[in-house]
Formats: sequence, structure tokens, C-alpha cells
Amino acid sequence: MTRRAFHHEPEAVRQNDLIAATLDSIGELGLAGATVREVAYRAGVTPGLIRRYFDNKERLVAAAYRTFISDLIAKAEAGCGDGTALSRLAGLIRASVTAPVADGRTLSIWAAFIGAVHSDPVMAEAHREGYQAFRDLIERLVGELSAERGAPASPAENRRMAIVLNALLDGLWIEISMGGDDFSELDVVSIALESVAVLLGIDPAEFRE
Amino acid sequence: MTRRAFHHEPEAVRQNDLIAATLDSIGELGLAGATVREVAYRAGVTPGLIRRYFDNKERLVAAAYRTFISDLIAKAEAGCGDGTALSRLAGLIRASVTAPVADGRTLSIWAAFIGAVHSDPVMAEAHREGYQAFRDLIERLVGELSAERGAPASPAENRRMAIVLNALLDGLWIEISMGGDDFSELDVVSIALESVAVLLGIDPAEFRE
DNA sequence: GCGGTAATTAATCAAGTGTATAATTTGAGA
DNA sequence: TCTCAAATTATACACTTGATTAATTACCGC
Repeated sequence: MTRRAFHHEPEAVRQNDLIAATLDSIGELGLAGATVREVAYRAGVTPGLIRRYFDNKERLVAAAYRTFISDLIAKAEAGCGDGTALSRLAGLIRASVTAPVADGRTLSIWAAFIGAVHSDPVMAEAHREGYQAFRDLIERLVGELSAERGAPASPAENRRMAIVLNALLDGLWIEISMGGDDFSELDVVSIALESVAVLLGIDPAEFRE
Repeated sequence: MTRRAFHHEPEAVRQNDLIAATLDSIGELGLAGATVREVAYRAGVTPGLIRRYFDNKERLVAAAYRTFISDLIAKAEAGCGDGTALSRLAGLIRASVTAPVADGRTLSIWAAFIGAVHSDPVMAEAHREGYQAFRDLIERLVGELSAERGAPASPAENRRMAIVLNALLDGLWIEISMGGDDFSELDVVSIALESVAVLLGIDPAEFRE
């Protein structure tokens, strides 16, 4: 009786694989479906291995959450480019309401985690970090934008505007990812851009520079 | 050895108690914490009873979800009153961003369910209904408002505006319920009212009739 | 090549899960 | 008051879960 073949992998690779398998499991089967065995199977590995790289399941899930959030923000940020504040904001908006950021699997994973944040202090902290990072990004962009347009606003005003824009983008992201309505991609981008323009008090046409 | 005392309850009462216990469990312990035994304990009842009123746990959870969503919408709608479309909209907004609608426990429960919707067709349907109901409410209000103000808009325009307002309210609801920032109640209401006014193109002062 | 350490598997455990069923109690109607 | 169906409890079962440990395998340094 021979054991199954395997080969050693660097620690980072194994951790990545396990985290990816965890997120896949959660996305397809929900948080309850992300059992140690399911994750191990998807990672092409034996359940026991999980404990070697993550002391227990709780830490694996927390690590998966951190990776998930930072990847999500990175994807959104990647749409920014490096032009004017206006064009970067437009890029962020476009990225936020289209795939791969706006997507059913992503929403499922996000919701599963949020649902657990309240009852798990470790995830609560991980969440706080990620959420803050995204709102800071928007806040910075709003600040630069007002300066760029020759009408610099107070920090309080910028913060307030960031709260509103963040809420709008979050809400649109959820609606779109949920997939209840049948938006075309053009629709969602123009809806998002125009709403933000109205809130900022600028001409929507300026977004299509 | 004597059994514990009990007394008969009407079917509706027992079902309500079990559903309430389910929602409490989910809110405090997450979806995974809502075990048959935990729910039964909180309802002051024995696990076996659950099966009498709900064939299996899946149906209990689905029933809890329906109750949760319709109660949530009812609470939001209760803030509307019955004045002009403008004042009803203001009421809906105020209710949406303050307790008991905007609240950490409520968000936790909502997220737990949303995280499961994707992997559970029964809940997917229950969700669709509830979500549609809320957006229809907003859409109707937007339509009446534009008519009331002597500038009736096309159904498509009303729908588009409803999508945007719904997204904004959802997003604010999440931000507030999450409790990351320390809003005062005055803040959140004025932020919400003023943003909606800007999006609608009306004078924010009109909301404080 | 070869030995030894680290990585991986396999097998097992106790605890907790949802479900099923039989035994008991309650309370309404005669 | 008594009866009896309906409601509730108690107990048990089969299964899954996360964790633990010993046995085995791969590969790096010599």
C-alpha cells in the first residue's frame, strides 16, 4: 500500500494555495462549507497540512480575510492610473462597479466575512484595517480633486464627501454584484460616474475627458 | 426522574419564538452559531420541537430570513408617515440611517444571510422578493415626488434615480451599522438628507419643511 | 549517492451536528 | 372527571467537524 505522491513547496506557496482554496470554498459553499477537509481537497493537500501552516482554522480564515480585502482594494486601486485626481477618481469608480471587483462570488465572500466580524474580534480588527484603507483612498482623492479644481475644502468637508461617495460606491457595488437587475456594463459605469459628478457638483461631461 | 414542565402554545407563537431565537443566535454567534440546540435553548424549548414546526433546519433559517427582511422593510417604511411624497421620502431616509434599522446586530444578520444566498437557492428567492420590495418602495416614492413637483419623469428616469438612491441608502446603512466612524445621530441624518437632495436636484432646505 | 531533517500523509479522536423516534405530558372536549 | 389526540421531551444515532499524533516521504547539504 503506497501513499499518494507529493512534493515540498515553499511556505509562501502553500499558504497562498490554502488561502485561495479557502476563498473558493467560501464563495461557492458559504462560510460553513469552508471545512478543513474541503479546503485541503481544493488545495490538493491533506487536512493535516493546514495545521502546519496555520495553527488552527480560525487563523486560516482570518488570513484569508486579510488577503481578500487587500486584493479587493488593490484591484479597485489598479483602475486609477496616475493622471489627474479627476481621472483617477473616474478610474476608481469604473473599477468599483465592474468585474472583477463587482462580482457575485466576491460579494458572497465579503458578506460571509462581514457576517462573522461581529462575533469574532480577530476578524473585526482585520476588517477595520481594510475598510479604513478604502475610505482613506477615497478621502485622499476627494481632497486632491478639490485642490486641483481651485476650490480646496476643509478636511471635515472632504471627509464628509468621502463618506457619501464611499457609501454610494458600496451600495452600487452590492446592487450590481447581487445581479438582481440586468445592467449592461455601460449603464452601471455611466450611472456611477454621473451620480458622483452630481454629488461633487461638477459637470458629468468632465469625467469623459 | 421527572421531565421538565412545559405547556402548549399556539402554533404561531412557537414559530415566532423559534424564529426570534434563530435571529438572536445569528446576530450574536453568526450563522454557524445558530445550531438547532442553541436556538431551542434560547426559545426555552427542546431541539426536537424545531422539527415539528419546521421540517428541518434549512426551512427554519429560510423562514427566519423572510421574517427578518419583511420586518426590516416594515420598520423603514414606518418612518414614512403619510404626508407629501417629499416628507415621506425624508422619513424613509431618516429611518434607514438610524436605529433600529441601522444597527450592528441587524447588519450582522443581514450579512450572514447574504453570504449564504449564493449557495442556497431557497434563500436566493426569499432574498429577491425582499430586495425588490424595498427598491419598489423607493421607486414609487421617486415617481410621486417628481409628479408632485410638477416635473414628472419617465419611468426609466425614475428607475435610474431609484437605483442610485437605493445604493446610497444601502451604503450609508452599512457604514453606520458597521460603526467604524463615530457619527452622531444628527450627522448621519443630515448627511443622508442632503446627499439625496443633491442627487434629486432639490434644495436640501426643503426636507426640513 | 547518502543521511537526516523538514514536509506531508494517514489514521484516529472526542466533541458537536442535524435528524429520527419512542416515551411522556398537557389541556381541551365529552 | 376522564379520555385521548396533540404537543413536548428525552434519548439515541449516524455523520461531520476540527484537532492530534505517528508513520512515511521528499529533498537539501554534505
